[in-house]
Amino acid sequence: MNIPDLLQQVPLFHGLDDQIIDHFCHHANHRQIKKGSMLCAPDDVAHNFYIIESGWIKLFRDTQDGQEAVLDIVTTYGMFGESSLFGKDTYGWYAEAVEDSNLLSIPVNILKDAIQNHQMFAVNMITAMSEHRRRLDGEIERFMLQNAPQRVGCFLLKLTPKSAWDGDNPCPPITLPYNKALVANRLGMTPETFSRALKALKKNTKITMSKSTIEIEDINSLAAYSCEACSNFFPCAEDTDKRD
Amino acid sequence: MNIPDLLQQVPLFHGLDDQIIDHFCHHANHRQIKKGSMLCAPDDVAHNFYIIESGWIKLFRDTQDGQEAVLDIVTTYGMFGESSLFGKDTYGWYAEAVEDSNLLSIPVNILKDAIQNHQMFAVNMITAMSEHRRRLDGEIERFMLQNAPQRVGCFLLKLTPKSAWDGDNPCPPITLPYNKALVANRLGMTPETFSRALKALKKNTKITMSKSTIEIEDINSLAAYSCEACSNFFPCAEDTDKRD
DNA sequence: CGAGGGTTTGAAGTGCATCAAATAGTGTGG
DNA sequence: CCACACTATTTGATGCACTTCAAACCCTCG
Repeated sequence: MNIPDLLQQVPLFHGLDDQIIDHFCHHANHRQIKKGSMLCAPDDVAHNFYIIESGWIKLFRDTQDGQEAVLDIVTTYGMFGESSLFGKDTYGWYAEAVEDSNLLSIPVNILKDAIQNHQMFAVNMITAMSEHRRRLDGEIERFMLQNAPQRVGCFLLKLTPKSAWDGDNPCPPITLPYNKALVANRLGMTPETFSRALKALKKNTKITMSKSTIEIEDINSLAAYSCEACSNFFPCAEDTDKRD
Repeated sequence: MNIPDLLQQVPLFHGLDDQIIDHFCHHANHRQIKKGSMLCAPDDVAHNFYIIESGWIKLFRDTQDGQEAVLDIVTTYGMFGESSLFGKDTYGWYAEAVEDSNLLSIPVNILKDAIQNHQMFAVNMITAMSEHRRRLDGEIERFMLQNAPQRVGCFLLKLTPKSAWDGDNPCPPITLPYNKALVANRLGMTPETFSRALKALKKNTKITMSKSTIEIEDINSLAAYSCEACSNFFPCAEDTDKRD
């Protein structure tokens, strides 16, 4: 995909003058990265901001006793590195490709200048950060209150297309976007617990599955089960913006 | 405290022209609020942004099955409401005074205008949001990986003054800022677990306590115990900016 | 002194992690 | 196309961490 079209897909770049979009394009670089390779480490100074064209990027940290905290897993039209623009200038996590991926990189200096010289871009950035914060608030809430099967259910619900949200249209089969161990980690549980959580969902809600494909026969029953320990009914506000 | 002096204490307002500070002051209002009373609900449209002059404000949500998720507890020179400026315009949580508190309120429209017309303010806002995001990332990591005593230890460490951080100077007695049940909730555990976690800390690190006062005899032993399951040693980056 | 909230303690149960082993899937070279 | 190796996933058994429920204790304040 060419660069202007790609930027057009990312809310951060909506509604900007052609002139500044051109400027971004001029300084942007495509970057291919192979599965398993690392883009940055927590203490690296963030020289680049990234937009994902295709693939999956895992953002994570490792602890002193050797565990891993997966903070986010970003895919097409997602971005990362924007939180290192002002204030602390390190990334704060490792970024690792969990699939072969295509990224666009833009030097953070270009973004910094744009923020200082184009109100619209600054506003877009603040909007994006506000939305991200709402997502994180939701995540903290879920960690506080949901059990493992509910977190898995919530994760599945977020994979459903908007078209199925009213519950009238049937939900197409869901395919897990990456391997189960990674999903488990992202949800703060072990692969074993994840496996058993799926079984619990099969028992308690109307879903069926074979290998990595899950059929949600009744999205409402899944939502009733999963959102019970959450402050929002499905579809939650957090999801509403960003799909289909 | 008069309004300009208060704003001076909040990083969001650092380095701004007198003119715009005056403008903020002109539109700001003091507000007293009594313990137990509610400032806003999750679905309220955020007309005001708040800065805390004194007291403690609990930001929380309640779930369908009647539990509470305490997302933050804010005190002097802290602020809230800034994440509702652009994008979704509701607060997203209840704000309740857990002590008699004094706040300063500023209409969000004033802030919106300022962001659009003063780059410096926009940059400050982005900086503040970046820092908040780092804090939330840390919080998620801790929920994923730390057990209850470690989370409590981490909470205690954050209450220590900078002067004690090198471990040479003795640490003054720490007083819990609000009741234990609330601390427990904030850390995602029950009051019972919190109580037992403190006992575990007493057993495993060099701390002693009586009622709500805690003596940290050796800050390093507490840090070694608490930060083991964390990606950062104490003092963590998250804390470095914001005290003493 | 007695009432009531906050806090601690104890006993019992649940949920998740851990460890070990079985099974299913995937890719490789013969 | 099959045999093999290797990884991903599931299953089972056990233990620990945290919750729950109940009761005791404490502190403060009338």
